[in-house]
Amino acid sequence: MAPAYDHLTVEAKWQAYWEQSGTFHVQEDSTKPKYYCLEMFPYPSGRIHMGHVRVYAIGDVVARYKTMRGFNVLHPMGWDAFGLPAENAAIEKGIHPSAWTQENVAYMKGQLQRMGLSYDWDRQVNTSQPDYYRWNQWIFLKMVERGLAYRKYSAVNWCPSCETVLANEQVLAQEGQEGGICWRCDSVVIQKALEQWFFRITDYAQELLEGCDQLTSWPARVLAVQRHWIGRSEGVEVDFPLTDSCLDLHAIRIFTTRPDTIHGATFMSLAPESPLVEQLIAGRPQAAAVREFVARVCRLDKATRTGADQEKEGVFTGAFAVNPFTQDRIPIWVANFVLYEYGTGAIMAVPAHDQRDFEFAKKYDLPIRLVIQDPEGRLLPDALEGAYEEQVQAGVLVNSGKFSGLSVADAKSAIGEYVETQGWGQRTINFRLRDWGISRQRYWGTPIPMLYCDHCGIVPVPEGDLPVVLPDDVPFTGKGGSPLKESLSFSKATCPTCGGMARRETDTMDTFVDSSWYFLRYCSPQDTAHPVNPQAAQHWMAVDLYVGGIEHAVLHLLYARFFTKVLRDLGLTTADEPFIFLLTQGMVTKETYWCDEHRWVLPAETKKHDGQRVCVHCGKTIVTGRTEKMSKSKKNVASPEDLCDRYGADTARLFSLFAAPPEKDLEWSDTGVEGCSRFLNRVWRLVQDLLPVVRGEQVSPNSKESSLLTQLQRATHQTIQKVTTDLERGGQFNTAIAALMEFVNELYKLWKDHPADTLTIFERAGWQSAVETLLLLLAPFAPHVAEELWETLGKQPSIGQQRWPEFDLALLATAEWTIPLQVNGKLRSKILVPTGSTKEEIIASAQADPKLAEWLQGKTPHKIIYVEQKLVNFVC
RNA sequence: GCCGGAGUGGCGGAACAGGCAGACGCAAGGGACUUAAAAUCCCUCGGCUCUAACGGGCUGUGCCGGUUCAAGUCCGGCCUCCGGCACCA
Repeated sequence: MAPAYDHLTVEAKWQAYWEQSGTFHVQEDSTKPKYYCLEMFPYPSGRIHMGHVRVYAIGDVVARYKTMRGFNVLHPMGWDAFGLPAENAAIEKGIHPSAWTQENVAYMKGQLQRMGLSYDWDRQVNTSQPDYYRWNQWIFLKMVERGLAYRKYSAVNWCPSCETVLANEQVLAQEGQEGGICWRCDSVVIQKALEQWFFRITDYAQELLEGCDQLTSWPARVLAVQRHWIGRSEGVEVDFPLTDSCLDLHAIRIFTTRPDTIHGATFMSLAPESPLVEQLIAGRPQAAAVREFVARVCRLDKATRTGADQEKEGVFTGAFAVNPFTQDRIPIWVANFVLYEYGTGAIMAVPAHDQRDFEFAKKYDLPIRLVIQDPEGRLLPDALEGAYEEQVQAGVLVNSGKFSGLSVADAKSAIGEYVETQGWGQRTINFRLRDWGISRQRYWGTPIPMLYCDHCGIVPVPEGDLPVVLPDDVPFTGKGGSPLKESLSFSKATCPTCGGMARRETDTMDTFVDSSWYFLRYCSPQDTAHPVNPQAAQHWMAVDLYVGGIEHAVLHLLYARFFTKVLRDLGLTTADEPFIFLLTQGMVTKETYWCDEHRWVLPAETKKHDGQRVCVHCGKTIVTGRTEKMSKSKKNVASPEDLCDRYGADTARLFSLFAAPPEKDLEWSDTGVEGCSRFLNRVWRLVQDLLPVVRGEQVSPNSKESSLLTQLQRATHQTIQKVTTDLERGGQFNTAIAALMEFVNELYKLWKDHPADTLTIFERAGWQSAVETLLLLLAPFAPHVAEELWETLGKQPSIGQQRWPEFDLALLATAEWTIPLQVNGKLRSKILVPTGSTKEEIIASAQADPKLAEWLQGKTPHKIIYVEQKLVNFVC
């Protein structure tokens, strides 16, 4: 009696085997082509969820497949271990963030091992360990040396009660009030200028933008978002002289992408934050009103402040400038929609050709001057209902002095050039991309390795003193402020330059820094001289496949690109781009159950009543059918652990790959999981049942059915072809698995139609090859079952070390071709012709087909379309 | 508003590069085995329609039009849904 499939025993057995044999341990092997397969490392939040199962299953299939294809595969895993939840746990439960994190890492590592993932755990990195974050500090110092890290004042959302900086997401909107409140304490959030550390990512803006063109294997939408985020604009900076100088200020410089409209500039607007405002209004009667306005606008949190639905508002400064092109005296305003950080923080306002300026001009009754006329000349300056800005391609300049009559495109370059020759300014390029502020007033992050000395100013920690280690004597009160400030042992230091007293920087780095280069660390995780060993990077970089969530489309993926270029310029890697193929997988969703009384409920809290699903608590009708991202609050989570207990990791992996293509959302279905479990059981039984035949124990007498062998071979090689091309084509795992299912169905059919005792020895060779091939093809998807059955066949482990089967085109050929016959493009009949029939033979057989003849009765085809081996179409 | 993406059975989804629409799986229905259940195996399964039956016919991939011998696929114009960005001068 063949043993039943017991997933718990089988999976434990092979996981232990892989670990003991070091199956997934990898070293640089220059005799093979390399393949670097990477999935985004997790934050150790406590336990893994279905989203993790899905990403890691995808990566694991590819890593195992590439190994079987003979590649030297790097497939590492680690922990993005710094971050706020650890600190919150410390505040709420009194556990030290380090202990909390380590516990989670240990637990989650066990969970990942239960998934049977082929990681080289010897390369594990943990960003919260000094041997990792010291390199964050090292890179930071190098960036300081190169001017890529610097300190500046910047406006932040600040909660005065918690004494902390808040991210935009932590500022909550409040009914009936402008501005937001703190998510934790409900205090009104204010804007505060803080001195913080920045990375000069803008130095790489152009290269990051151009690099997008090289990333041909990234999803279009990720590239679109990145390009937009970088946001390159070509334009002109122009000085508008003041009519009377204010203090040392003689002119205001603006940036515009529409120099062609400059004759239509009838006023100017400054950003409220601009220091020029104070210079302009000093001593003027308008000063008080302007200051009041500026204060009101600057109080708003960032999100409200820059929201597009914010009404346009402003105030007149009392000062005037001169439009250098028209010599008109134009008023200078302060406007809430002008951004201080973009361009020069000042704009020329052209109400006729910019919708924002138009609304502003209407509201404050400022002049509107038409300088672009549409091709038909229909625009009347006094009757404009909105700015004429859309049809820039076709417009022609009017009221623009010697530039009148030019097209918009010609005027742009002519006026830009004129500005330069007159010395009024120059053509320039602006990016939306801002420098990356990395200071965080947190404990659980990388300490910024800088010192403040009363004598010497800002002094870097000498490289030899790294790492600057996080101290343990820090109280977690949740009161706010930077926790490191409370540690005396930490903040007191000696100045390396003068030997005097110095104060340590108590801010830590944004955790995005940690994840910006971890993929390089995996190349040489033990290296003690550099963040990454250049030879190791030379061997492994770039990452061939990177799998992760679309939510990282900008920040992480842009920062990682930036860091790769910085580390390249430091001579540590030669890679320009970190990730060649990017696969962004969709969310895992599940159906929800909503009761108006009890909100989200579990399926078990509902019952069927008169054909309606109702709540067991209150009897109200349950709203079903809505699928949402799995979350505890919506009570629609499925637990990977339960799944491994009930069905096994192989089934969990298989379902998460089969139910949807990787980039789409995956709707979890318990019955769908059962379907995958059934499939693995079918494979199990098939191998067990065929075992005597495959081993040759059961010798059957003489059957001449050699067509059976052909059939088996064809099915086998078709499946190899399908699975291989699906995997090569960027991971169509769902259809690859479907092909395996079809293959198993086919094998069962052949098996039932041809019971064992009729098989010849010759045919057995076919069965053996078919069964072995099935297991080899299944191995990347369901590795435990594949290993076990491979052993059952009497083979040596590990199946993952075997060569991937090759398909033979000759064996794919069928004895006959089925040729569909069409009349006027409609399918009317099908004929069977011998393989290799010529066009003439096929058409002749077609014309002999009685069904076709009926359709052609009384008609003479005036054209016969023949598509080789595909179809024949008779056109009448 | 701008930028992406998607609309195919009851459902998740197939269809390489214009060539047999609906692979594979789920659900549903019917049957076999069984004392029974589970498990397993077999059959049916887009809609309308003709036939006693075998087997046919028409129609069908969001909508309208076009190209083509042939369109889920290509082109033009819409509609709907989802996601992202959102005053960047």
